[in-house]
Amino acid sequence: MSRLKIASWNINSVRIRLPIIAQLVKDESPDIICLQETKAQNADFPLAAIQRLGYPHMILNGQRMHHGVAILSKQPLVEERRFDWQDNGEARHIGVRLPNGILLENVYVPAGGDIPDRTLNPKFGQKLDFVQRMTRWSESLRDPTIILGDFNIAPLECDVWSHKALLDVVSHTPIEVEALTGLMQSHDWVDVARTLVPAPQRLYTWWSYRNKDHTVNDRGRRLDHVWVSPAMKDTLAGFRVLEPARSWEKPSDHVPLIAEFAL
DNA sequence: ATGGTAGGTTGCCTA
Repeated sequence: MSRLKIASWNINSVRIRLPIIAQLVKDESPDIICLQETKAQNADFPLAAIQRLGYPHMILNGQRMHHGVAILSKQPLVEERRFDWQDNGEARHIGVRLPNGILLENVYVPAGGDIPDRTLNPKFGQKLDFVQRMTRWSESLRDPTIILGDFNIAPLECDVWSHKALLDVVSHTPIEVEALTGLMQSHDWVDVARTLVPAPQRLYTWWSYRNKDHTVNDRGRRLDHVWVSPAMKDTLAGFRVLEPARSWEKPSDHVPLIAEFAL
């Protein structure tokens, strides 16, 4: 039996966040780090710096300026595929197969703009369509899979600082929650966070930059997720949200998730 | 009720 520790983190620019990626490695030393919003095309990815941190194996799906995902690993990985669930060329997914055969899917779901109406705001429609296409893909999945990343939807009332205040705010609207619930049901996905930190416990992974001190009113949301296939449920060995990382120097607005498996 | 910040690459877009 071996232990596998995986981190998932929307870092909002991999290049500017190198010092706190180093901090994560020092504190947690995950076997695998899944990044979202790297904001670097592959040619600009800081390969040498990441290698020096002990992650010589990197699988990248980047683009200029926006989005971008990456998987950093201590051990070799085999890239499986990259999906374009929006069908617009944006770099929002990278998938690998681990040496033990398990699939690992790293996803950055579109944020969806400000107005929760697809006729007034095409970005909102693209977000819903993205989740819909993920659902179609998920229905036919057979292999044991870990899917994680920034899903940009907080599904439960206890996943946001105020359910009432956020009902019309993109990330917590009923139509988005319905879409995410449909995705979850399409494979009977296990929500790792809520299995090990059950509702209604407070659990947030993101706090807006637009507050001077995010701890004052604690207006957080749980936008980041780790889900596993039902067949992997018995392998769950730990889950934590590294909330203190929101107070590190030059922080991301998201904090790392740590999931551990006994395989 | 509004506007607030951050990052990348500009004189604005996305989050």
